[in-house]
Amino acid sequence: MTYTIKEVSEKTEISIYTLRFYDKQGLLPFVARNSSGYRAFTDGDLSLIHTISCLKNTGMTIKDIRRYIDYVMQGPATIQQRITLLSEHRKKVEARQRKIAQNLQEIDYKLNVYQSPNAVATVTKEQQFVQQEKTINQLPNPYAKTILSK
Amino acid sequence: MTYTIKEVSEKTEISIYTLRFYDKQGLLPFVARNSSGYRAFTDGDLSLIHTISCLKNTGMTIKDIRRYIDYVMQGPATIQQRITLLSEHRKKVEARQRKIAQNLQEIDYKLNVYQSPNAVATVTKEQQFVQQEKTINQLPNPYAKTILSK
DNA sequence: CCTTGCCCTAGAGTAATGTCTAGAGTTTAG
DNA sequence: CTAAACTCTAGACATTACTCTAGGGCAAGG
Repeated sequence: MTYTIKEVSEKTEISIYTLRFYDKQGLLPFVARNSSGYRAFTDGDLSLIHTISCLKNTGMTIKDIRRYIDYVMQGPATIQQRITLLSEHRKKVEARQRKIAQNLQEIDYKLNVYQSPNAVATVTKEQQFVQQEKTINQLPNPYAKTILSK
Repeated sequence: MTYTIKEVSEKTEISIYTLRFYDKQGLLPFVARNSSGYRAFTDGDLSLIHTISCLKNTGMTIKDIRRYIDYVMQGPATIQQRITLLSEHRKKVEARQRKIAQNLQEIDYKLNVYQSPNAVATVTKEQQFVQQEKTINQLPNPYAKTILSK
């Protein structure tokens, strides 16, 4: 039993356009064609496309995904290269996850300020500090535009 | 005391090109100019650019960052809008983080297979399954290319 | 003064990742 | 048998986010 591109698109939530684009980019060399030249996806193909999705979702570039797929197509001899590629990717993803978590904490800090009962006072004070800083350096007040436009 | 664009670029690790690009995109309306038309960055500006970095690093689009900055420029009246914008962004980032963590687990699963002592056997078996599947459906064997090219 | 190294803008160019269109062939339900 | 719904390719177009170039002005040291 095989699947059409439409069925695969629905199963994987990858658009038909994107599937064809991936094929053009060499990400789907394992997908066979039937006698009419239509792509005939097997379950094994779906499994590989799932792996491609994982790599894509974790931010791997198409170029690197293609490298991985190339290794897969070359069989067991390339297991070591696959390990290297995936471990390095893993490291990068973890580093990025950590950085995002840090940045999220800073956003949370902002949110706390905004949600505190004296948010208006805090924000007003910050704005005054900025205005003062600009004045000291003989620079125009950036908030002036808003004030003038009233 | 103010900073030149070069100094800000070094402090923030954002390229001069990008800083000017951000300014063009309306992300830096608060940065003043000196008498020669040069940007003069203050400490308050750096703080806002840091916030912009946090939003950018967590994947917010320039368009949405501009919305946030616009709110900031409008003063305390927009605190509620800022809360809404940041909370929604927060939710999206957390969802994305979770998805990435899941995908990373699947990559880890792959890595475990590759790193196990019988990796070659597992991979070979997988490959045979795919070949079988293709044969059953009267489709060409995708691995054939590699074999033939030897 | 003059050279070197900054700064500026406008706008062109690039890279990655899709997304869509045109034109043509295939399959399927009535 | 025909219309509707699907498939294909090639290639144009879109989007996001930079990145760079050209052409010119300003500033600081010798």
